Amino acid sequence: MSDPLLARLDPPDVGKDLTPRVVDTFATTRGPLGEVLVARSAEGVTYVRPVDDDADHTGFRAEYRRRLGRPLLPDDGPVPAIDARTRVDLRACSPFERDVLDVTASIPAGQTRPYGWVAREVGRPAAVRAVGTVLARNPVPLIVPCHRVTKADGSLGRYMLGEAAKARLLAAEGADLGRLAAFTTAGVVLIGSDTTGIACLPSCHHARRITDAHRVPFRSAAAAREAGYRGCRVCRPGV
DNA sequence: CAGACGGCGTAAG
DNA sequence: TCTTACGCCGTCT
Repeated sequence: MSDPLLARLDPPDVGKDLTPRVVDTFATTRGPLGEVLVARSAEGVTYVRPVDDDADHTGFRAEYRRRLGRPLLPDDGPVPAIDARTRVDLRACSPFERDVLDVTASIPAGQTRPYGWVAREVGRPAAVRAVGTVLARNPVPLIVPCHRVTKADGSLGRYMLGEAAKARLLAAEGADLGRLAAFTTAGVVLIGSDTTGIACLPSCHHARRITDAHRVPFRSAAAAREAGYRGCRVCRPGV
């Protein structure tokens, strides 16, 4: 009985609620920005989108079928909460897409990282634009926090639900958008501490602890490097 | 299979 | 400083 398919189809509580094990199902629930449609397989949440106007959600289901290749049935059962702990099922994604989503999921709440940072973290430093493409199609927004990925200059950049939504989500997580915007305006991309010789991304937990007297702004990773700084091991700014 | 298409980055003007 | 042009690269058609 080691066959994984049989194992999935023959759990101890067969008969109670078989449907979700055989087909993917969806329901509506409340997310941080309002009502969302949440689809899931037996493995986890597969797809999240804001509710559409259509009562049957035919558009959502058609899109699901096109992208996931499986039909989707309504389910009134309990819906998993939409947060960072929600188990997701990304089997429909390519390895590159999974890597991008995994790295994105590692960005702490209230912090931001550039698209280029994600590209570097997945080992494809030149695939910056492809990272954007992946995140634009993120199957599980709000769970995998693609709203925490910004442009290299710290400006928010685009978001599948609109840039305003991106700002709202970040603000709700405690990001100091005014502070980040000030750095962007000043062309500051990295913050160093002249006591440690370490440079951080502006939203890094450690960058926030540098006192005014010791804060050294940098306009590029190269500038920080030339000044003899090394990159923070936590936010890995690529210095 | 070739070509188009992007939630980007950055040099150049 | 602010635009614009162009390179980059994984997907989709």
